[in-house]
Amino acid sequence: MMLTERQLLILQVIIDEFILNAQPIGSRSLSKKDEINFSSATIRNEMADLEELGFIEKTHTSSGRVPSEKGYRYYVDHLLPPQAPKLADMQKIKSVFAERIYEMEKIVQKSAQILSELTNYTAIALGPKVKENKLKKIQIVPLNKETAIAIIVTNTGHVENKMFSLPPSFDVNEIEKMANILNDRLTGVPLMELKDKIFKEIVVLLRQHIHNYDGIVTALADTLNVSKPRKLFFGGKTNMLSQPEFHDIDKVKMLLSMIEQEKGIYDLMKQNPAGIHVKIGRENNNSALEDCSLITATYSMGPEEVGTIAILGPTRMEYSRVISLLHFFTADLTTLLTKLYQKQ
Amino acid sequence: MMLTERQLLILQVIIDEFILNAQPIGSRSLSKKDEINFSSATIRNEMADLEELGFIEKTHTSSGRVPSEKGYRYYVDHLLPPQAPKLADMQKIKSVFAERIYEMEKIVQKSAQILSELTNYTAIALGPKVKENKLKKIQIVPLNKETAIAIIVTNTGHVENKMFSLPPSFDVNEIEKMANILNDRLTGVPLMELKDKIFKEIVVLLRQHIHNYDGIVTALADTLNVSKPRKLFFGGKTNMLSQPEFHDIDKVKMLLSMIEQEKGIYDLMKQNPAGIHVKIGRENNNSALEDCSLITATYSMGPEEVGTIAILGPTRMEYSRVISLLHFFTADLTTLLTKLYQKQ
DNA sequence: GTTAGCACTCTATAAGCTTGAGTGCTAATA
DNA sequence: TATTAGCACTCAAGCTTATAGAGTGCTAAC
Repeated sequence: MMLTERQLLILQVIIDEFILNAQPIGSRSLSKKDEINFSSATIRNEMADLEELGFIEKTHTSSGRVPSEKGYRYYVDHLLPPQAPKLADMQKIKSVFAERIYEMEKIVQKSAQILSELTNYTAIALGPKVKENKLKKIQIVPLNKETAIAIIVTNTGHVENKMFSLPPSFDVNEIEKMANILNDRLTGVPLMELKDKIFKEIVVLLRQHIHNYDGIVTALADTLNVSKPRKLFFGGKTNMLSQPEFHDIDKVKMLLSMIEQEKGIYDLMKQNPAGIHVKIGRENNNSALEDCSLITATYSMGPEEVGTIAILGPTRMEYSRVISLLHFFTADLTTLLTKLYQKQ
Repeated sequence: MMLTERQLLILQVIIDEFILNAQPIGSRSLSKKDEINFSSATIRNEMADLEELGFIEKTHTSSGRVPSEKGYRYYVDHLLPPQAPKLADMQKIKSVFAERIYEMEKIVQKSAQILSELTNYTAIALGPKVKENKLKKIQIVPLNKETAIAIIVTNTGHVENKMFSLPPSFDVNEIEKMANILNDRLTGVPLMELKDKIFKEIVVLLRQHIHNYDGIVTALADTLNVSKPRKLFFGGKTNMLSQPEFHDIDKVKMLLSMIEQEKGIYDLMKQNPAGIHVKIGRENNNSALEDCSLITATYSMGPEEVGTIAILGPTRMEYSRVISLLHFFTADLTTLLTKLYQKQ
């Protein structure tokens, strides 16, 4: 099933061309290309072979050819024209990272926005893994006799807060004592282990020092049990509407509903193997994404993978450009995050 | 320009019918309605008058009639069939408010979601006016030698946080002292006045007690200057795609882009006169909303208006149902918020 | 192995025709 | 005078037909 040089050339030109114009390509127009020096009849023969092998398809009996998913897959794996990002794009990225933003979430959010602007596709960023952050400080602020707010600060500067009910007749003065105990014992503990630790170690201490401790322990443990899924950030949600393959309102609806739901996207994003990966069409296992490709890239903080950023476009997307862009972008983002947060 | 009883009846039936089916209505089909007991010829005469007065329009010379914006306006102002929300809807709303949610933002967010599900339109909620919240507590958590996080808690349980740079060679031990001063002097002050107050009153104190105070004061004041616009929450962003008037992909694109941008929506929402208001089509002064109507309703906390919630639908929307729903909803929401936060 | 040539296929577009829902006007009716 | 029946007319939507153009596959010649 080895393809000849000529077949590879034809396949590549067909896909490049289709990515550009979204129109089926015929043998005659192919034969006119500079790179190609054989007659349309020859090309027709080669195309027939390529079709038989499943790399290209016809939209109807007498139409030109269009890449199949298998064709795109081969193209992405073997035929990608190597490409460095455009200078202008690189500068734009640099300028974003040059701004003094501190919150990690804002950086990630902004990343999604910039990438969608640069690519005209939809950008999706999966926020950092908060669960693995380590506790820096817990604070408890009573609002009134019945409610209080627990505030958690992590080593990366992430802040979470949640209201909870105080047990009836709880002495507000005990709160500070309790906060001190918690800070003493829990600082440096990863958020995901907090709940466990509270029940295993802290309960004993609280029993000694705090009256009426039982009601508040469960409330607190519940509050600190940061089981929230990681946040998703989007840029250019509606960019897909400009693509000719989404002129069908039902397709658009399917796609946008799935984006709005977030659940499906989250499932796709969380299985994040390190590096850059391309999922084409049905490889995404999702009917709303049948005509889409998703390119994911991970970014890190120091040695540790912390997040994923992805570009969602039509299967006919500019793989080469997007991949090189993501390459450059995640490298820069990693550098920035490492510098910002690794020095504690 | 007073309309006769019969003209009113005809106008009402036309609009009711069009809201239901999105199809132009002809004299013959009107004459078959139970409410109407005169011939199609008579109706044609009346329709001609109504058209001349600008309440209805034809889509082409021999088509049935369709309500004009003026028609909808008259309908909303004078012809709305009074209607109580459906029992099932009321129960759904009640059940939402019965859940024990504490954070105001979550309540508002959930409100938008529920309303969009109940109406099948897009729901938009403008969050509470944070600026008018009063400071409950400021906390400053140093992350490392160069950065710290300022955390503000307000009387309504709203939490904001922002990272800022510490001036070089700032003594970390001074931070607690500073936080104490700030809390002493600023508790109870509305967020919008914080910055002013810091420069007028606190600077003097800090100068006495804190070394190297000048670098940190501007950083802090900047951080505490909560000038963020109020948050917007959406529900059912893609619901509009199911409306027949949005089968045109360009219209959809305009509308969704404007929603994604948030700016335009924010401008519409922030001019929130108390009570329920209807803006029809071009009354919204926004080309993306030409075929849309926006119904806004305010909700309160005790005596004070705190937020706005709105339903965005096609001009052909079910005004009566939506208005009664919003009426009921905001009353309930107001009760809940008043109960939750007014007891401090 | 490559290519020229030809018959064939299918889409897209435009033009023509028909149907049906609707109108406006006029004259007859209550 | 207000209402209605009747009729000629209009237009959109749907269907059919014709045409042009881009493309294919196959065969035979180079």
